[in-house]
Amino acid sequence: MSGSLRRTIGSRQDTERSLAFLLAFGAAMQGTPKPLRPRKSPRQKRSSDTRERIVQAAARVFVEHGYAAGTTNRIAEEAGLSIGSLYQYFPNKDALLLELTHRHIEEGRQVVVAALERGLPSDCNDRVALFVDTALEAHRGDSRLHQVLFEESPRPPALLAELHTLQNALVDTIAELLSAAPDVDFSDARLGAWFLVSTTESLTHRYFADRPTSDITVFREELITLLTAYLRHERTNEPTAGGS
Amino acid sequence: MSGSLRRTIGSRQDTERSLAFLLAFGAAMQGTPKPLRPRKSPRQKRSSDTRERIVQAAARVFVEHGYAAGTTNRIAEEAGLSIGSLYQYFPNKDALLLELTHRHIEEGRQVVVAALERGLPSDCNDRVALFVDTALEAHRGDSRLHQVLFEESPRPPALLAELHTLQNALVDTIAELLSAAPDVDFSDARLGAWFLVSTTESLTHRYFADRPTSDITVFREELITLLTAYLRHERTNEPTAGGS
Amino acid sequence: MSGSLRRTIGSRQDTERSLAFLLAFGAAMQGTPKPLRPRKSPRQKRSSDTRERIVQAAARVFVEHGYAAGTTNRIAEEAGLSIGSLYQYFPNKDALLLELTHRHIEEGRQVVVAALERGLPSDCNDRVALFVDTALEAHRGDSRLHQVLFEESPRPPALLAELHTLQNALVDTIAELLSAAPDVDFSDARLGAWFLVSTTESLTHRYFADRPTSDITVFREELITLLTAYLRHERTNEPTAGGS
Amino acid sequence: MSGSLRRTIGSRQDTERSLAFLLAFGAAMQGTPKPLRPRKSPRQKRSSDTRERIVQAAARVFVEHGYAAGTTNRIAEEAGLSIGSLYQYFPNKDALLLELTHRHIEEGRQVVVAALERGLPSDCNDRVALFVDTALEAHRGDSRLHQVLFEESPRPPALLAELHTLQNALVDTIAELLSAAPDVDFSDARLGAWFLVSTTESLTHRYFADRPTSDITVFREELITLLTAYLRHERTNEPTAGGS
DNA sequence: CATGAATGAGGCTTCATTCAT
DNA sequence: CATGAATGAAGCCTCATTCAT
Repeated sequence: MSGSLRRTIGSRQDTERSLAFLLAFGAAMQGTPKPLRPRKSPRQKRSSDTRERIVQAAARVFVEHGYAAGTTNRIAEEAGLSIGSLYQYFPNKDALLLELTHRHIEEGRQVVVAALERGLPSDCNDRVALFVDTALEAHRGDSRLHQVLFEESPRPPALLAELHTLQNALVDTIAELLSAAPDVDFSDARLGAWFLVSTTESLTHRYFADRPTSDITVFREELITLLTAYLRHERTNEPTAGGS
Repeated sequence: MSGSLRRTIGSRQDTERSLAFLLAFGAAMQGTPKPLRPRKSPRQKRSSDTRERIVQAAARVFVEHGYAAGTTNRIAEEAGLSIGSLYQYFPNKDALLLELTHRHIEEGRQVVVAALERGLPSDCNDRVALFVDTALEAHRGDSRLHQVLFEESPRPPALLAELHTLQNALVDTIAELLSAAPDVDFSDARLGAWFLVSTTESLTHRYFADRPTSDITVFREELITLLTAYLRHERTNEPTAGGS
Repeated sequence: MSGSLRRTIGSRQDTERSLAFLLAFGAAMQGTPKPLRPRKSPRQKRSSDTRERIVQAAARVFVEHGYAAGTTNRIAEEAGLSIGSLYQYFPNKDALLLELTHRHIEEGRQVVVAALERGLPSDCNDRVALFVDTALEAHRGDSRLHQVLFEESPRPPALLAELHTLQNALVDTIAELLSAAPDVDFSDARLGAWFLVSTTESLTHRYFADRPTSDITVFREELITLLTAYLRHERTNEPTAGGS
Repeated sequence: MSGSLRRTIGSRQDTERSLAFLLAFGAAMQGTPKPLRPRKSPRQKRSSDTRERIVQAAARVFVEHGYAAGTTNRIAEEAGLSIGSLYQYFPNKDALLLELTHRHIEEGRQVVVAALERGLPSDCNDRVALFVDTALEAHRGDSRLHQVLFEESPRPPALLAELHTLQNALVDTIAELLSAAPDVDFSDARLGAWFLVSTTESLTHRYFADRPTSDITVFREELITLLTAYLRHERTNEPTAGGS
């Protein structure tokens, strides 16, 4: 596996704002045979049942009330235990957020892993479709939680760094696929990868927020069309007139 | 106003999340010379530059600390004023946010108006370029503030409604242009408009956050390429295999 | 419930201003064993004597400083608690006031209930004496608190409505007794009842504030005299000369 | 003039709460030939027109908003001048309250003076009627302002002392009249006077708040009846059974 | 480990009052 | 004397977190 983790990413703090779900794509593709967990039991043994309840409760509360109004007390109540107990499992509110974010990404990874188990298609179009389907699948879960996690909440620097890493991994992976593909011709494969990833992620996220069409398959087709058109486009290097 | 699937847009709460800058495009193109706000009344004397100081301070503080940690006291301090003075100019924190949002949109509108005064290009490519340039120009200001305003902060219902209206205006306008264009062929012009607007907005916003390339003209070319490829794509109606 | 000009009372906002203590008389006489409030739920454990401490502290603070200067922080301090704890027991300052008011009325009711358990006297004079004694007993507690509660503080509409109801009950009850009495002759029994109630309440309240005589039995005798004279007075219907 | 200003009054701070209007009665009766001002021009020369406007504005604002919500800024606005100017005429909010209170009493005095110029009636009944009419007349002006002034507002100690003096003067004056009257027989004339004054004042005040009857003349008759019955009552010295 | 009462820093906002012009 | 911008103490209330039981 070649150039991963190049920190092309600028200094702006919020780059990775909403790539989260797809980040998993990168993680999964790079490590397809290296799943973080032996993906076996649906309920991992690492966490007590109580811890699980808290996480679920936090997700529900954040979805319903947003980050600011999602108080630890409310979460404890929703989880059916005392605030004191909650703090026995998580040292603070940020830790909850962190856990939720990790799970979010992990869930995305599972989606991708499942897809890849059926084999990565060889046809470019099919790969794009798979990519889009993965994004849709990952977002379907809870677009509102996604928003709370990646837009509304303050993210601690540690999480920020982690997300940077994941995002870069994804972009790099896609860039490699692009470089290897015979039928596309990018002068800057990494930038192309960034466009693909960003477009897919953004539009998918927006779809669930805006619902520009009620038929999700229509949206899916259109997004695939957009991405395919971009990939297939014959590139010239004459700059467009004007410019900022 | 001709055909276009107006109001197809669902009731989801976050549609207008980040279209903000471009919203002005729609408003301006529909020839709206009516400013969104009474154009900041000249007020008495010139003491109203205190108001200006507050707004600027608020922008800086929100950019640096985000919405939640951007306290009114911090803003007052940043403006070099007592908290009491701040409240003589703005009735509450939300009013500051509102002012900032309106200015944001208004600034975008100015960019568009300036562009249109030089005439709407007849060539499709040039139109796309103008669209992208406008988005870039509008975003150049402060993408982090944009994020705070449209993603992180709670937006009052009144503002939400206003943004919806503007967004619809923009999408409708683009949809009409698409319908009238001889060389593109959309089965659903409004959805196509939504894709164009969303893609442009999202990617522009992300560009300033991520800086996937340090040369903005490279980014600009690539985005134009993406949009043009999408517009030019020959459409078939055979659904892609798979699907979610 | 027989004759009586029920609901003649106007809509003016302050009717129930200071009848509070006696209101219980009406409630009790109409045989209302239903307590005004769920009888202060036993709550959990015994930590609810914290609640008691707060209420007592609030009473002391309001008595000493009045409503406006009786700040929640002062009350918390007086109760030996942090401000946060106070707000765990009462959602806001008004709730404290409400609790105090209800207790005030409830205490009055207890006084009356105790009196009635010894039977309502048949002799008119004795009834008047009982009435006066009840008022004195009820007011003995704290006339300054009474004033804060019923004159100085803003009363929420819900409380206002409740007090109206209670006051009307009292006046109606007295009016019926007057109608049924053989030795008195009122053209308007309800107005007579209003005079009796208002006079008793006002003078009792004032007694504790003014102490026009240090011997409370002297005051008691005089008030009974006043009320009895009023009841016994032979009524004519010739209006007095003059008038406003 | 005999025993005036005896400080029988207890230490409770709020005795004089609402006697205000009638206080003037005492003042006027004692000093009938000594009016505070040569009662000539309707607008005294002592105050500038501006000061007058402020006082009127304060009255209106307090009536409409109550004491707490009657801010100095609102008063200045209502008076049509700047807050700075207001503070050139009154050193603080309390001073406004003081002025208003003094005027309130003075207005009451004017009512009494006017009445007395027509001569104090010799008949006891007529005197009672005059007393009641005076109280009604004084209260008619603004019962809500009265309430703000004497119940809702914090009164500075200086004002408290002043009111004490006035109230005592009134009670003493009435006590003297009672002592001199042939047809009444009080063992404690001062206590009797206190009853008369307190009853009249309280019930009148309550009448305007409660409106137990819409016909003011009915109320007037009944109050006269009450007071007359009290004065005429044949007194025995056997204490009533019971007692607190 | 669970509980939930207690804590208190800190946020938003008001308003009497001052002061430079 | 008028003006009104500026001040800042102080009030109400929230909520993440701690700690005694």
